[in-house]
Amino acid sequence: MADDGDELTFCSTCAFSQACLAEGMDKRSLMDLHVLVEHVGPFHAGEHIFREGDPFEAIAAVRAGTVKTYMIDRDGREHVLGFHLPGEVIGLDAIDGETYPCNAVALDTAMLCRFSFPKIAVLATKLPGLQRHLFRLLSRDIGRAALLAGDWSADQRMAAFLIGLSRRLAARGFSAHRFQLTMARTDIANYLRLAPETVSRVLRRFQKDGLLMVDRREVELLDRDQLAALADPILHR
Amino acid sequence: MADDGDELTFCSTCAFSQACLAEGMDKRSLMDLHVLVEHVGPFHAGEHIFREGDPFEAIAAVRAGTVKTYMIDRDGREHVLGFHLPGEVIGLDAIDGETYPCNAVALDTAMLCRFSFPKIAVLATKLPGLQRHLFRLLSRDIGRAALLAGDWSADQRMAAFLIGLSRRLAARGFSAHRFQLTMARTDIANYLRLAPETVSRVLRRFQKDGLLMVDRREVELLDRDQLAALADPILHR
DNA sequence: CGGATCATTGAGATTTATCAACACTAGTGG
DNA sequence: CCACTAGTGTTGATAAATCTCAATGATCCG
Repeated sequence: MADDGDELTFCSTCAFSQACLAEGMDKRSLMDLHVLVEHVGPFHAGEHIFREGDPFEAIAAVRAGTVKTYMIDRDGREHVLGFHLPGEVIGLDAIDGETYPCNAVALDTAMLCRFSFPKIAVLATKLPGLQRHLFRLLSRDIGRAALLAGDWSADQRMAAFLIGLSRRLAARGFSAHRFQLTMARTDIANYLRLAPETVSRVLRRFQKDGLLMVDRREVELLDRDQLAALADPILHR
Repeated sequence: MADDGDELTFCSTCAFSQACLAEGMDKRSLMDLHVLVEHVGPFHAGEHIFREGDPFEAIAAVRAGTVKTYMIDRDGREHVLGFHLPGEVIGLDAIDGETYPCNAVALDTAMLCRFSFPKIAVLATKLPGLQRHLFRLLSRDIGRAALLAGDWSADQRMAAFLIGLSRRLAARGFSAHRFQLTMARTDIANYLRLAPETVSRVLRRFQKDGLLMVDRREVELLDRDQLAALADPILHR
């Protein structure tokens, strides 16, 4: 880790802390928070951060890289719950239970901050800003999960996926119109509840229609407006 | 309200309080909780508890009746987010935001307990049991929303819907194998992301195959095992 | 009774999945 | 440097599930 020396004072790469600051926490409180942070990683592509059934003790904020969360159903099919970019938090769905309900795997080289949940919960009773932030994070995920649940067309889903990704990347300072897909087509398919072939075909058609350029895993959004219009009913809030 | 005199001491009909007790709260704390509870209702079928865009200030526990939460998308289609039975809490998806992101409407005569969210959050800093309960409620909804999102067949969805309803009713002391559907077919369809016609056909076929009897809105589950087997990959946890 | 709402049924259209084959890429080792 | 291979992605043909549209039927409530 490059910034070992700083990790107990201020972790500039950890968006979790920054968000807490925004919720009204002072720097003194932030240091309380950082005492219970554990920097973990790097995890290399394919390495698991946790697996379904592992005892739950911590949530984690992605600091770098991409993390995929997924479940395997009784029929052996993979269901991707989400792709998590730097600044986003995983493990929230495990709070209600003894174990993680899903798996989390790194798609590229990923670094995380682990927060012991029992400890952060105790701290949250002392720091209203932290509690509020946690409530918000949880609440946001409810809404996010509900959105994907709608019966949208393949085109709408794909557009929403790309626009959503673009916005989240932009919020982290990356380019909003040109980026790498860190996940395989199959992962996108399992996330959007489509067949991989359908993902392929939709991307191809989007390219033919001038909405984007796609080369292997490199994507460039050309007609953001039209994509956003497609995605609109899904992302609408 | 029948139990006006008791509502500041103990609200036996409010499962929210009971769950908090189970999380380790003592009776003294429970009274703190009840000071900020507001019993609202009855709402009659079709009356709204809140609407999308209303300023968010409170979550609410259903005490009696059924509440449907839903959104209308840009194309004017209704998306049902959930049906909420006594003991279940609505409004959690509004915590991250200034306003409710969805509508909540009574399907039959419904009574609720409103909890001012700012107040309950403050109280939660003093009562760890309450904070834990809230975290769990939120976390549970994330998992629940993710489940419905899968690409399941119409049969699986319908079976999961019925078995899920049956279990929740049973948990509240109602019959697990014979109950009333308080929602219209269209509501079920919008919840399961199916066409109303498909709902009708699946129910009819289930009846033909001896899985259940359905008459108008009255349902009797005859072969719970087979329905549960169908629903299994969806409900699997 | 009459109208409105809700539910059912059938026929055909549409979307997406499935199956099978092929292409491309990157990495490996001869 | 060139096969070779494994993994990944693409493409086409066909099939299956579900939707849509249209019509009919049932129930409730004034």
